[in-house]
Amino acid sequence: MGNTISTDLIRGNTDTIILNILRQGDNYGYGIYKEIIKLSDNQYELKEATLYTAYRRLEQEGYIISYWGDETQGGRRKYYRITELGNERFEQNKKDWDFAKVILEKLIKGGINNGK
Amino acid sequence: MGNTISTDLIRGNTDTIILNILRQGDNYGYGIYKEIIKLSDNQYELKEATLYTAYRRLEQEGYIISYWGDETQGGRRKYYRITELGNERFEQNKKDWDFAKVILEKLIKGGINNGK
DNA sequence: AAAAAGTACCTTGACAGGCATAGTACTATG
DNA sequence: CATAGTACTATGCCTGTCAAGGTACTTTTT
Repeated sequence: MGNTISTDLIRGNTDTIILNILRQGDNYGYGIYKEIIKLSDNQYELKEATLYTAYRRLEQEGYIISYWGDETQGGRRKYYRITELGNERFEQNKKDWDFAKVILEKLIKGGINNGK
Repeated sequence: MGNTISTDLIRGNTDTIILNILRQGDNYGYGIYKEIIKLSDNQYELKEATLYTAYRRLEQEGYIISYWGDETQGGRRKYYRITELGNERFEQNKKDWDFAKVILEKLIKGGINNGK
């Protein structure tokens, strides 16, 4: 996985990332894991431990619901579906993120001292 | 302070914010605190406890150095100056942030399912 | 003159998210 | 048949942020 992104730069976006993927359709834990790598063009990996923790959190808070798939072969898969509440959460998170970007732009954009 | 930004969305940028302010010139702890509020147009406040922790961390890592001001009146002020290493750190952090933004754009930009 | 608010520094302890590590169980591949 | 991949889960650590609290001085308000 190419560059290293400080995990703290992604922190706070994990839920949003998951919810966004589920907006495209139901998906299962490991599938979401793979999808994140793919969507980032192999440039970023959200660790499995992080994700499974997040799934539990999101379900407890009512943003997603889970159900077991009926695979007749291969490992069993636990699927997740985004709820209406989850959709609202996603929209809000996106707004928060846009707002945070504006603030951060003001705070870390290069000032007068550029070349130095 | 207007909107509430999830602290996790700013997390990881604190050091960069401080370094950026010090690039404009030496400043003291409380002054930096005030400057962040001002630069964000009163929209964001980094808590003092967070900042003082960060100053210590940055100094230990050699990104800033400190010295006491010689105020003849008013409370004593501890000033900070960015080091060469700190300047390099800032540039790198900025690059990391730009990269993270690109990745996040891919991961949370609204997909097909927009209106839904 | 006393009270309140502001400046300026600092410490401690709690919390939460991310992750390293480890483990189970099954399947596909060379 | 061993290795790598799929798929899920649990435990415990680390780190950054912040709430809460404290000290000491100065300025403003009443």
